[in-house]
Amino acid sequence: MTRKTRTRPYHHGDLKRALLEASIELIHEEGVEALTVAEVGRRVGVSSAAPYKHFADRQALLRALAVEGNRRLGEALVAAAEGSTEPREAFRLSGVAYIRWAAENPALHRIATDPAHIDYASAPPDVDAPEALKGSMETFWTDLAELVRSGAALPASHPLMEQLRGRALALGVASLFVSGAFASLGITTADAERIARAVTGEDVPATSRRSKASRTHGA
Amino acid sequence: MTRKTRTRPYHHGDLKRALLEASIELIHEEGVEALTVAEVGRRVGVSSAAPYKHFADRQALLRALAVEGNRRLGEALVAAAEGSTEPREAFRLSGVAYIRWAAENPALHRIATDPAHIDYASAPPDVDAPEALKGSMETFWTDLAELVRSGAALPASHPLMEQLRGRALALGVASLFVSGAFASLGITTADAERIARAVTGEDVPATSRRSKASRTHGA
DNA sequence: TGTACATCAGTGAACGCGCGTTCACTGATGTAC
DNA sequence: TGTACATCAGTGAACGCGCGTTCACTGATGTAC
Repeated sequence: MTRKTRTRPYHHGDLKRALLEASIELIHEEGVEALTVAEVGRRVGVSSAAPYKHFADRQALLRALAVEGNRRLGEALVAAAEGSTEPREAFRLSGVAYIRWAAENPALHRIATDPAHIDYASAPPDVDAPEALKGSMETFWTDLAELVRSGAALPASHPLMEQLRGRALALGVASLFVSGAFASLGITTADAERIARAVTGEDVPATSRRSKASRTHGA
Repeated sequence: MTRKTRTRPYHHGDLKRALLEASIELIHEEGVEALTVAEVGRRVGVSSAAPYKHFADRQALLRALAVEGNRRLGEALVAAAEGSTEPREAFRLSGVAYIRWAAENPALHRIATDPAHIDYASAPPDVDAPEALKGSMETFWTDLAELVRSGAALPASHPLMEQLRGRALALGVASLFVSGAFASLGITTADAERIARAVTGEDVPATSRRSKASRTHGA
């Protein structure tokens, strides 16, 4: 056993990346509250002071997580929206993807959508939106804010209201997964896809394999 | 200045209630994270150990807050639903009320809807629902969970899906207020009513008094 | 009506804990010559 | 190709802090007789 090769090298190589990934794992396993600088260091096998060489303070780490989370979420939305060239359907598909992504990454979703870490008014994350999602999509939040603050009439069918409806619907269902409300009812991440499709207006067929799943969580 | 009458009496009278109310004020002003047993005691003018005479531990205080929050929220929903005898409209009105209540009580909403403190599968808070809200309303969450877990088909028009849509929509819009996303865009609690009405399908007229509000927050 | 006493709601001092953060340091790396 | 040195990414010990919680206590209240 040559010691030299077994021992961790003094320099990590890409500690910053490793810290981010360990943070994501950590919050995924134990929730956002469990995210402490010390614990993240521990997980990577580094001293509790080491992270400060890459992040000014705890807040900076959270900000970096928010950016990373938004990047990943953005990618998922764009990938889903590419499933259709018809704008409305592309929008719906991205809504389904939003719900699924949030259900699968509840803790990261929480950080990524917390305005304490990210600025809703600024430009969206740096991912290339497909044609079907272009347009008002990118300035949606600021356009909406302007409309609302202007005091103008808000027709129920106003394009911005339609879009807000779609986004709020996805956010609402996503929140039920993220908060753990669905989990406490025995509804799991595996159900996210079906619920998302049905709630966005698709008729979802019965599950193929005989589902005794209803048994596992009481009547 | 008679000392006796000026000094706070040794016994508080209704410290439990006072602690709950101070807690609600505290989270309203400084957020859920600021809720510490010591600070609540401080606000009421009592030692930091006193609260433990009424709540076994911090968690018990949070649970009591969740119960109180749900009671208040339930009352608001019921009161709003009484605005119509037509079930769909009553449901819509309660959605508007939900959004407004959440916008006005963001911190309490957060605690009240956190399944760490409250059980979604159990009966809803103890408020008398008006006729228009009776029926599946009360068993909605468990009915929905059963349907989803059964693996049965989920038609987009299934009554439980329709209702989930409505609830998720309200929750989504509420979340935008609660999280501070709207606030960071300059959309305030005062706008909650209009947004809620428009998003639930009502055509909202322009604000009567000339709104220079759009000026206060940039272009 | 008066007194003894059990009960209970508060006090205030103290504790252990884990956190975020700082600090002087040291090992490793890369670059100038 | 070899050496001196600046730079930087880590270490590990230490700190101050505020928290949740416990404890022995004491002041006030209500009740039995």
